[in-house]
Amino acid sequence: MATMEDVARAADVSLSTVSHVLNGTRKVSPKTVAAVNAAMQQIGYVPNMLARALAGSSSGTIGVAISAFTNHYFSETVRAIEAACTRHGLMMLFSDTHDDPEQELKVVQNLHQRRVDGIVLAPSGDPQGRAMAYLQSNKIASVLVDRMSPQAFDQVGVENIEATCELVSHLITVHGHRRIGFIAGAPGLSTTDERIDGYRLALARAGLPFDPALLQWGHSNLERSGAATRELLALPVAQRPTAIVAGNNLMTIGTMHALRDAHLDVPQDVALAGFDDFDWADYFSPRLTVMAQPLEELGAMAVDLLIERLADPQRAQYVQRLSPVLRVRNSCGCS
Amino acid sequence: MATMEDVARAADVSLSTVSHVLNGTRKVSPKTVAAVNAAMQQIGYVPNMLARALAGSSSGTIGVAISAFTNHYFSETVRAIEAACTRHGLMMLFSDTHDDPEQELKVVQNLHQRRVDGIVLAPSGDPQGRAMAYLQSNKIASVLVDRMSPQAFDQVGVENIEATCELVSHLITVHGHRRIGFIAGAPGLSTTDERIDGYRLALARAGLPFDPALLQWGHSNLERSGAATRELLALPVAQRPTAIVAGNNLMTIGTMHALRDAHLDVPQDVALAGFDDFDWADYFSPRLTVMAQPLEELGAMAVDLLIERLADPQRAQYVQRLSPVLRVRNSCGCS
DNA sequence: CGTTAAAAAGAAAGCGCTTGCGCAAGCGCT
DNA sequence: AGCGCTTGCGCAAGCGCTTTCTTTTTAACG
Repeated sequence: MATMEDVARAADVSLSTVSHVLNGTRKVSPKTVAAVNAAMQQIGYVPNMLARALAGSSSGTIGVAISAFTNHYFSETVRAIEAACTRHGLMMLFSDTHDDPEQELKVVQNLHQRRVDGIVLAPSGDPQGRAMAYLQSNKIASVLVDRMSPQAFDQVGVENIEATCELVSHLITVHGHRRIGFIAGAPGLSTTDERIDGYRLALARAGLPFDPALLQWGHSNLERSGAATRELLALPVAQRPTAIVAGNNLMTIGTMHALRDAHLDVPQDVALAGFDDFDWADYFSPRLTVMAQPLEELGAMAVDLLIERLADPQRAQYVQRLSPVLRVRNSCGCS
Repeated sequence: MATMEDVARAADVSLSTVSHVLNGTRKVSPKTVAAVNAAMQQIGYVPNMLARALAGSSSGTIGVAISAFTNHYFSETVRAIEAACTRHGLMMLFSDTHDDPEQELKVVQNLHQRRVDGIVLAPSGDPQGRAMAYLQSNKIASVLVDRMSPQAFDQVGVENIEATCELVSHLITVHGHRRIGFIAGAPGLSTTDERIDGYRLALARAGLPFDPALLQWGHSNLERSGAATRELLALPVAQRPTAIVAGNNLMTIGTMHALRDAHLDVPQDVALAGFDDFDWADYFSPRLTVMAQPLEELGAMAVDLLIERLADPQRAQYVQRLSPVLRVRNSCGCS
């Protein structure tokens, strides 16, 4: 395969001149530029980014460690990140963490070995935070996405508390529900905690009591949220919720499924609303009322933060919360 | 950052010994191995894959050029490919083609510059096939996925003709439909053509005439398939379809939406079935009857083919068709 | 013209690794 | 003791670039 040296030879200039033409690193006379370009064309030269990265400093690549596997929501985020990368002329090295601490650490190490310029990580719920520790001790430029951490990291997530509160409040104030069930996500995730807080905040604001029986754990997945819903439905009639809010998209589906299995009509018998919008929430029947996260911005901002940090490693940490937006459709009982 | 040389110094051995210990490239005495490992541990050495790739031959990275943006179906495929990569200790460099020939070429060139070991490509419908030409003229190991090509490439896709035929036949033989509309995908894609062939094959087998008016173009997207459906519904009653088959998941949704807007009940008024299963097809109401593609296998096989080709560049091209499976649910009129 | 400063281009030292070549030591054997 | 082997390892030449330092060329001016 043709190298820069071949080009240099063909254009009858030095290797370094070719490099400078390619990178615009220094002034080269128009005549020489033309000659070099012609030679490249003619030889069919393809730059070797590996060598470039080795000799220079940046690899033009960023690593993404996210569990797209467990949730579509993350697929979207990854997509948004990829788009942002492309806009910035970067490439994305993606590897799935499966939300598993072990795997997460491996992925991060792998990315580091490949000398990515920086890493976008959606931390798994690792109690030991090994991946994050690795990032810090190796001084790897990185940004946390979705799940927030008290650690000193650049981070971008969404505002969960007020958002969940708004979602729950909609059910309370607009539709008059007073017993609202909440299906919570996987323990250990900041998003899970925050959304529970939001749920309780809404109750408090409406002067409603918090009934522990109405808070069930859906563990962020479809099956277990179905089970959680059944728990809710098994409550004595007087205690049973008239509306349910699910902590993420998967759990919204799981809940709806369980409701249908119980031959309950949504929103007639039980109203439903969930966190996370997804492509087809609008096509379900009933159409799902959800709190939609600004995924595109999330991804774009993650990449932006990373790039800024790369530019200035000393810069103070930046933690950003984006605001989700309520998409009112029918499952809550509206029109 | 610590290099191999630092390790060598610390372990008091030569650079090459460290390399060999790391790669198991040649016999090294247990004592030396221990010393080297200890040194690595102590120094906190992280191998530099870039240098490794430059000096050696493989980068341990494969490129994926697919339009995950346009269709969820591809997100799944990408996910499957990533999983397969991980299994093989590879990393995936992913970039979206947006099904745009221009972008597709750029992406492929980019991946090549980064010296990926091979490329998995879902070709866009480029009439000039520039990306594919590039791959061939640069002798880049690659495998085509989903969309097939007459060109000499390793390829893996699904069997579309018989599968579509089966889907349509289900409507004909099980439910007795005789006027079946078909919403076709984007022109220029092999999958689109094949599925149309499958549709016609089913008609032929059942001795039903092919009515051009019943074949509408949904262009593989949601909006235009809605329009296509409206065309179908606008036909004179006697000619109007009693069942509709959509050529992919997006079009299935678009069709269903249009049907609902027209206040038509599925499957009462019009039966519906589509190509591609998707996460939530089972949760729609009615539950969607679809032809599901074996995405996991598709991704795994793509990577396998690529690895085999890497191992033996001379090996004959291998073209594989996987069989989709019919998932009968309710939208077709069943139970 | 001669001098000098600015502009253009070349030489070469790495970047961190792999790998072919070859040396030295230790073994069993005659 | 001397021979040929095996075993274990070091040396050094790259891999294809970037970048600093120099050298050469050109232009400018008195």
